[in-house]
Amino acid sequence: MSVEQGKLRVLAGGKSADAYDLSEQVGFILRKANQRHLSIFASRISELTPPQFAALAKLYEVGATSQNQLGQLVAMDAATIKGVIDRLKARDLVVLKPHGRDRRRLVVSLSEEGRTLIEALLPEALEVSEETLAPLTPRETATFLRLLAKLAEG
Amino acid sequence: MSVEQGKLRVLAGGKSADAYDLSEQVGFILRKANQRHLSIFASRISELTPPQFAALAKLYEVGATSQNQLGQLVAMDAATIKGVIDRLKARDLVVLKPHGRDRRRLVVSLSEEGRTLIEALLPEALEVSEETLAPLTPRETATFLRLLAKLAEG
DNA sequence: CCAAATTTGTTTGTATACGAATGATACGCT
DNA sequence: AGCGTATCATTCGTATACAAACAAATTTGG
Repeated sequence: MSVEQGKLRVLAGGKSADAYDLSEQVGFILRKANQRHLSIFASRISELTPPQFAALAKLYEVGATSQNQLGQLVAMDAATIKGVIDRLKARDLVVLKPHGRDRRRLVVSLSEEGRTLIEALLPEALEVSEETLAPLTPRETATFLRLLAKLAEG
Repeated sequence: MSVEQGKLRVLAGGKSADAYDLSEQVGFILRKANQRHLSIFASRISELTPPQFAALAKLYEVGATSQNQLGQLVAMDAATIKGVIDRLKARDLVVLKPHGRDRRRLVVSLSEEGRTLIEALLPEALEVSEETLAPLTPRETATFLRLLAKLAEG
């Protein structure tokens, strides 16, 4: 109770030293930006979640691949991509086949329904990106995407 | 099978028109940037998850508040903040008390252990932010944080 | 003052995420 | 050939996230 609360001390007449303000930390703002994007996505595309959309879009782009490889392409680990594929499979949006030469692998590809759906949704997805970036000017958008990619790559 | 695969068509001699490249979409890169940050966080702070840290840090900042209000401060909905608080409570890092005048409310505050822990972790958390932003120059960092905040706010 | 609307917290159900462990299979290298 | 290692998929456990439905308590509007 007697302990001083709130931000860490601020230097006598200078700038704040090691004050920790949660709402200024990259991680926190990144999470909020992500939340806003997910909300926009959900409001425009109700048929799929973003991870499900990513998996279908990638399949559309590269054709058939193994489950794990698809996971790598969409940045999901083995356990996560499995759940996503399972749910897409349950809706017959993807087809699973055993791999010919490698009996460990499961080859995933789009079903006709999956292809039709993703083709219909691609234009919507572009609008999701646009709406997400709407608070920025075109110039800012270019800068932002460049820096964000740099950050994501490490 | 006979359907053309891959990216959408590209205009005759010009720039790509409405080609959809998943790896260039804001949402996808945001998610990857977030993944990298979470990984850095986990490697430096093993005692708490980012949401748990956020809740404790905010409690440290603002003192006692109701559960839902804390949720708003750290951008988590009622169901999510409840789970986070439950787990912090199970480890005796926070204390829950009934609110005096409003019998619906639950007042959350730091326990002594919670305060000690968060005070010890705050410097580490600053380093997490630094490491996350390490791929950018100081100038780029300033720009990035400004634009990211703009995006997160909407 | 009282009925309606709102707020607070809880619960349930679904969907990511990821570490860790496991079984089956494939591969590298001697 | 054979053995150790690596890969692929699966499973388990834990922890966010959020929509939706609810009960209890409070606030508001007439």
